[in-house]
Amino acid sequence: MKKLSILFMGTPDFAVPSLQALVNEGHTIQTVITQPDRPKGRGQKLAYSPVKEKALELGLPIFQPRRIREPECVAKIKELQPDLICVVAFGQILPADLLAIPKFGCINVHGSLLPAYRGAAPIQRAIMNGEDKTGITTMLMDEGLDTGDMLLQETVEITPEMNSGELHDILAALGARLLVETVRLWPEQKIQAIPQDDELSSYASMLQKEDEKIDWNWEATRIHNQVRGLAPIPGAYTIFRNQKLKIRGSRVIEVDNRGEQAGKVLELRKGQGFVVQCGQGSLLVTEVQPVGKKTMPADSFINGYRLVTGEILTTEG
RNA sequence: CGCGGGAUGGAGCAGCUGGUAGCUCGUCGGGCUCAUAACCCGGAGGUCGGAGGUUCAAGUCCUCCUCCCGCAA
Repeated sequence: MKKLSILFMGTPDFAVPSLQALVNEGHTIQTVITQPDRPKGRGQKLAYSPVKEKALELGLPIFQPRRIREPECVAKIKELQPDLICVVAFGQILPADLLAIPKFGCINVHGSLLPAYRGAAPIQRAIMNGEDKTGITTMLMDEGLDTGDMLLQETVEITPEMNSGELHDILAALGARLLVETVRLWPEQKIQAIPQDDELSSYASMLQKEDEKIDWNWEATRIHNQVRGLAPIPGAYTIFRNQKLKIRGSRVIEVDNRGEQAGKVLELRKGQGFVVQCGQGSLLVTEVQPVGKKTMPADSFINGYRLVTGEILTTEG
């Protein structure tokens, strides 16, 4: 098999398995490009991206341009003369003249079954929308946002209780595998690039703060999908005693609902959690996190906070 | 030095103006019961994050440190 000289671009955890896989495959990663170190978290400490951490571990050259689209950046990359550029969740738009540099193009790994869920948050959006499957698509990048011709695609089942964290890890691993396969087959012209049907496309917009608010007037399943779609981070929240309470785990359950007010705590279930009335159906909350506290089983929350039947969870404080 | 909350028996919480620690759950033993995650009785389990200070006396006041978490980025 031909070993290629590859430029890798990526930033978050999702991209790490792909980088590792390419290295394992014996390819030469001439440079890893990742987002600049940024002040992060409490105390504003400067943090490396997960991809940078991995690159350091692997002893690979690192390049962290502030803006990849600047001419000098593009020029620098051109000098490297990569055969191929692999992009996995890099976080910056690549300009056309950069896309044109490598002879085998720029291959991108995307966490959805394109043309569905193009965009920033395909994993979370798929779960939040209650999809029962999603997948990985590798594609040839063009100037649009996840609009390039598709190379390989593989489907993954989303089980009813799976959350975004779990799905993320599954897709990151699958993405790595599919990327390696794509990198092996594409340069030998063994893959037929398929254009996306824009008619069938959808967009997975970036998560907003608004997406994290639970509206108990929704039906139970929708709330459950929201909870697991946002778990473990950033988490969906409700307002309890005028404070944010993140709901980190839930289950839809069957309960006689006598048309109680949405958001009302209907029942405490020892060892399991508490049941909340939704617009339709009810939700068993199994794991929560009060402000300033660690995530805890709902049972512990009930004990410590003296939660009683009849208390109301709201959308606004 | 971005803002703020917190560190108390295995878990989650109380403990106001200082005088040797309490609640719910769990756990162990016993009882009731056809039975039970239900109920009753009893027990074990805490150097109150660490260091120093004030005081006759500190979980409870002062100083410093470590760690955890939410927000904002």
